[in-house]
Amino acid sequence: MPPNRREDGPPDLAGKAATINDIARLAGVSKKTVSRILNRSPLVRSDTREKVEKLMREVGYVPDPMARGLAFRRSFLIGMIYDNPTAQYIVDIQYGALDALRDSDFELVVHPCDSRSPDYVAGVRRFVQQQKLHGVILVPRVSEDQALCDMLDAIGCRYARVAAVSLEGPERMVVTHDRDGAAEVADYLQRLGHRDLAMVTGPAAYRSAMERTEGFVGALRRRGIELPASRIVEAGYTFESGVAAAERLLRGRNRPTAIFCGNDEMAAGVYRVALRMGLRIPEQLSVVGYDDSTLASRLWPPLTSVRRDTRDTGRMAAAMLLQPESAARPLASVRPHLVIRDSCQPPP
Amino acid sequence: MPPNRREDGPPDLAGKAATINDIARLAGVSKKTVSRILNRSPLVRSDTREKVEKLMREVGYVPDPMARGLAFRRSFLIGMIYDNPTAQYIVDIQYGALDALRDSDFELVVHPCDSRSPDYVAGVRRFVQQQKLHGVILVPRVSEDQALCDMLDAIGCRYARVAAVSLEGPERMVVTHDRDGAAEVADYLQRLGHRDLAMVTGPAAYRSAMERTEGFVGALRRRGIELPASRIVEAGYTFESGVAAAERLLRGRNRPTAIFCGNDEMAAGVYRVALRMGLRIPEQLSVVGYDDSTLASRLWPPLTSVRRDTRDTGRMAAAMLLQPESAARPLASVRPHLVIRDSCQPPP
DNA sequence: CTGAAAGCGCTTACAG
DNA sequence: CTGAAAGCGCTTACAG
Repeated sequence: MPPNRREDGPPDLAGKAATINDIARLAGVSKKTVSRILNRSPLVRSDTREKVEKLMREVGYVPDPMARGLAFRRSFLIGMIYDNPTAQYIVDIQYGALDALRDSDFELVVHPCDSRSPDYVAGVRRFVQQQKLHGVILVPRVSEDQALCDMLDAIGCRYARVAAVSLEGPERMVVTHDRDGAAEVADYLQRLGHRDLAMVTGPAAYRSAMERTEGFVGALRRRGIELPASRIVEAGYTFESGVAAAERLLRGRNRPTAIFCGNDEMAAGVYRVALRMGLRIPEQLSVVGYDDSTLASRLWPPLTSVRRDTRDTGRMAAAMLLQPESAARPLASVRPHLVIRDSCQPPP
Repeated sequence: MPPNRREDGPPDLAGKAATINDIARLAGVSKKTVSRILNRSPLVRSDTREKVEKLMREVGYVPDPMARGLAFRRSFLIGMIYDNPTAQYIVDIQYGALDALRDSDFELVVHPCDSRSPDYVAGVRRFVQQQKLHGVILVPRVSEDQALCDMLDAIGCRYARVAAVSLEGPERMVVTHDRDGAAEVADYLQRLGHRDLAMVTGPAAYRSAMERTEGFVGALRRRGIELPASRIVEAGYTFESGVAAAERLLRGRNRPTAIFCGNDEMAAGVYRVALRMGLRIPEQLSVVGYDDSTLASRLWPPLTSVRRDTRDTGRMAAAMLLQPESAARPLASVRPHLVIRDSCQPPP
């Protein structure tokens, strides 16, 4: 018999939440043993472990994250650092990260920032150090900033980088292979018979934009189609910049028969210009986007686009931070794939 | 002279972050005095306060939130509880909340949930109690759930409810006045000359849907227009449900000349059906949405819609939780307003 | 207006 | 495999 008077039902703790001391006392072990069980130490006899775990369940005991954090000198918080205007993308990464964090002791703290601001790295440092974060998820475009990662390394903060292409060792990367998604678009348009193509790219400073451009151009070249520089127009991943790029590409008589856009917002801009010019999609112009956002299926005709499994991406990034730091593993990859709708057909 | 050897420059603490003990020692006061300054106690002489604050700035001292939280028995975390599929809305509330939290000691922890699940209230309780949250922001539709609020009250958790209409005392509400936004739409359409109107509403279980419907119907009535029940079609705030509702309203020869939709997604559904039927917007059919999402300006013609200042809403909700519990204040209100684009004109 | 003691609920470092 | 002591960095309760 443990040295406590247990009646029927779970022990009453006068309405207050149980602490490690209550569990230790009720189980008749030291608090250090309870602590070992909490931290999954193998140095506990299995019958002791089972007895204590049963009691914890009955009492509904959950360790206090602040007390644990204070003793560990590290919190049970995962930070998500981002500078991305696309709401759906952000929310999907959050959902994915929370999928991975569910049933763990960790919670997600969000930290949007402005990577164009000169002191944003310092802002992230303050955030990480004040909260003693367990780790951070870095989303494009901040994930591409080596200075940010160097700072995190310097202060000993773990991170998981989501990026279009691998930027460092696999233990810290979730790679979305944007190059492959773009190549799939090139293959699809080529198979439809298009030879006279164009691309509206995102800002050259974004890895995603570069990867999508190079993936598209490279795959076309492999199929014998050379995309002239005049057919590659850089825009800003926004609707308005897509409009401006489309105006450049579609004026004059020498028009492309298909345009691949680095994201759906810019594709919506191309739609707008085509509509204004009386160019019918897909009869006179094929258009492909990237993201497969909800916008893609709201446009008319529904836009063919490259889908990214963003929620999976977030899940992998968070899962990576929960693993022991030493754990070796293969590169975390999320593969894009083309979702074919009604915005493309063979050239006129 | 304080009892410590200060050389030039900030005192060196061997690379480790300063603690309250360091500050107390360097300033020559007790840690309790430092603590009083941290907690803005008036019981500190102003010269003492200034000396200590200067030192804290020099050393870059920031109190440890976990240590404070452990002693306070309450964390420095604000939870955001939501069950809302609209990514832009969620992200905007988050930005707003973070605006209010900036330069405070608080951080934002996100907690999406599924309010249709029978144990979601229990899930929120676990979240709140484990993390000892300082307070939570409740976003529609969970903000409308009285059972949730009762639970939070029972466990002594502060909350701020965002809702279309006031549901309780002003100290816990941010009201978005959806009724007024819908009434503005009714006035606008009436002024354009429409008499034969229809509405696609959100689910009747949503307060926002009810308020928008009643606001629209009531304002029309005040202007002498009675909306028959057959002209009010309930849908699910989704694109697909908007399509189905539009099909019901637009088939047959007896069509309305204008449709007000409870959100932009459903308005996009109406656009789709109108396009399919060869009905031109706005020449043959006027359409108005609600939300003023980015979708509204991507559609063709650009959609007239009711804008909500969602970021302000989030800011107000978070600010409310930072105030002393006793602070009396007026009802926090966010006013909607109509953004006129190109989707309406006088009836044919 | 200021301070010394005890405590918040955990873990580390050490000993057995 | 288990435990007693000290400590993480703060605050509360009490005293002056």
